[in-house]
Amino acid sequence: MANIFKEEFENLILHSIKKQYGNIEVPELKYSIDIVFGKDWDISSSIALKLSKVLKKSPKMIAEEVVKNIKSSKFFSEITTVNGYINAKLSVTELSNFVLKEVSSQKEKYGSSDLGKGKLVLLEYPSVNPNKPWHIGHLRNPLLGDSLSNILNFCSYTTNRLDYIEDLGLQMAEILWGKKNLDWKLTDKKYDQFLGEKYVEINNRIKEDEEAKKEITHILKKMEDTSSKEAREIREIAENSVKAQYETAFKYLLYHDLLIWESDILSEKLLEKSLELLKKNSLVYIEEEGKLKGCTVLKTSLSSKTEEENKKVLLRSNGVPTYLGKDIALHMWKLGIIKIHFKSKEFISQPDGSKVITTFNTGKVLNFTGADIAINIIGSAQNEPQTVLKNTLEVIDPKKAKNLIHVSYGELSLKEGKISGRSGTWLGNERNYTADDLFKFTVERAKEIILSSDKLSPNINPDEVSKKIAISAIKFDLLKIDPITKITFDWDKALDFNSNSGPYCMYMYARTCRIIEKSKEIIKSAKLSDKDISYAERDYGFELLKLLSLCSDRVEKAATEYKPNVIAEYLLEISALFGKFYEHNSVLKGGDATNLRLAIVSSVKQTLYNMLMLLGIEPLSSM
RNA sequence: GGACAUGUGGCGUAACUUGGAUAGCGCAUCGGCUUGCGGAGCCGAGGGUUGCGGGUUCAAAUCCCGCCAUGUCCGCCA
Repeated sequence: MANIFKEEFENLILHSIKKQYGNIEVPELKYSIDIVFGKDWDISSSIALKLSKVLKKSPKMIAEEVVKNIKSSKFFSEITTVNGYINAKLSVTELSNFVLKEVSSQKEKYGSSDLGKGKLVLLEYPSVNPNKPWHIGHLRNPLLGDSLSNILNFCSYTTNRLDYIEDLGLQMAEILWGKKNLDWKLTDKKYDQFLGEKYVEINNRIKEDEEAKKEITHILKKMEDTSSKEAREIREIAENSVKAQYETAFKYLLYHDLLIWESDILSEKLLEKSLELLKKNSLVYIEEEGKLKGCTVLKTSLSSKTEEENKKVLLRSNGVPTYLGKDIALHMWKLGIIKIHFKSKEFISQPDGSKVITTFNTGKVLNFTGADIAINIIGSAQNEPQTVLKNTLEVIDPKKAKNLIHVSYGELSLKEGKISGRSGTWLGNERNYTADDLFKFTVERAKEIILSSDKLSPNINPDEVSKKIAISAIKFDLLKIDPITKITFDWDKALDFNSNSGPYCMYMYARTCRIIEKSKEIIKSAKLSDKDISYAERDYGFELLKLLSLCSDRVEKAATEYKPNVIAEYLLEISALFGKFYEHNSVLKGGDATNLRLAIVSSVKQTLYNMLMLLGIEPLSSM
């Protein structure tokens, strides 16, 4: 739902332009209009500047003519022109009345949109190999995925959160080799941590061991037969590993709906069907000579590539499928190009009460025939493979391929370089660069701050509160930045809850809660009257309401651009303005304006709550 | 070598899709505000040729071209 004041302003201007200049095209009108802050006016359009060329007149003259012909409206006053801009003041009472009533009637739906009504979105994240704990670099992925799922959901999309588990790849074959050739006694470490450390050890061992590498290739081949002993063994390891990884996810309030296993893609013959379809479209063939002799090869057509580079192996010469081969198959299923009915069972119960379903070789048929949109949250390192995937699907079903979206994000690194699971740079001395340790140390830091506060409320539980503060700090930090921007992780920065932070927004939310709570003794009437509204002035309260009126605009922007940082920015704007508001306007001792100001606080509270939830942050009423 | 992405005060970032008024915010630095609804706060100061060069335009951080720098990818890895 767009901002009605902007819409109304647009209509008035359009009407005036048509009246003055006849039926000319005004294509950019919508984008020329902005609600502005800290100026003598509230809303502005630069359309006269844009029309200058078309009409061959000076912007100033156009603006004046448009203003002269503009119809009066109860929403606006003092419609004027400055330097070719058309500016107006918003009616303080109309806007206040409208926004306050909208928020109080829509409550936790305030800011939502019907953009995606009736559409099913499949979001895949984070698809971390099940042989290591999530490290800090991995964490950015599910935070983006979870937040985008929330945002799309808020825009009326039905969302399904999918995790793809690669239990048949090289990395798992290496784990199995390690289990047979290394000392493999389980410790009291978390299982994914144990595997991750072993994986580093394995890599050091096999680096120059040709014999071991051969054995691993052999294991890999055996695993492809999903009924083999090896496949069953590795599936069990992987299931336990995923369960351990999900313990981490749950700390961060990250949940999923469905797990798709690589092994099930093979056993359900999805890969075969996909190869058939590719063959039918002349996209694959068996290479008969050269270094790829015996491989089933996909012909791609990236113009920047040589003919050789445009060959992608889908089946190795020994018949074992590559990652890309399986990935193409998976995406044909996701988009309903191939309909396969996986069997499924319950995998795990999540702390929010929901259950994760997993594909399996036996069980209930999974009723799924394709999503309207498939979103992959994948690091920018995989931009090219994702392009290959999309281009390939485009040949087969252009319409559906269009709905495959790669949300590409900049990988997180350390000051000293990349985080690598294989070489073990995620292991530190005192602290590992894992999502578990990040959580642990951030919680500690939060608790330290809570306990050192002399305003500590006796009612709060420092353990519970510090966890939620930590979540807000970590999530906000990683989500406030445009996904495409690379991040260099730094412990000092991570543990510094500065002003542009989750805790800052949480603090402002807590303040709104406290004011509302205290108001219960003095509140005059629960219902806001016209008289109450009449005390509205052009002050910080009004600026706040202007800002709140933009809520669904911002949400839709975040949804259509797949950018949760739009929401984080918005939260900071509201928080900062609210900080000024309560510093400059007493709410509880606001005289005649008390009821109005309380209503403003209440609206801010609701909006902060709704936006924090979109980032996967649960607000606290005191902290 | 080719392709893609990125480059904004000392540091981190917003605005780039849709060109528009004084490039917004935080950290750090310096100064001020608490008998007051919670100081994780508020007020103020200094700090910018938006990587460089050209072009388009009444107007460029934004669009186009060239260059430079950084990162990533280009494997019978995933």
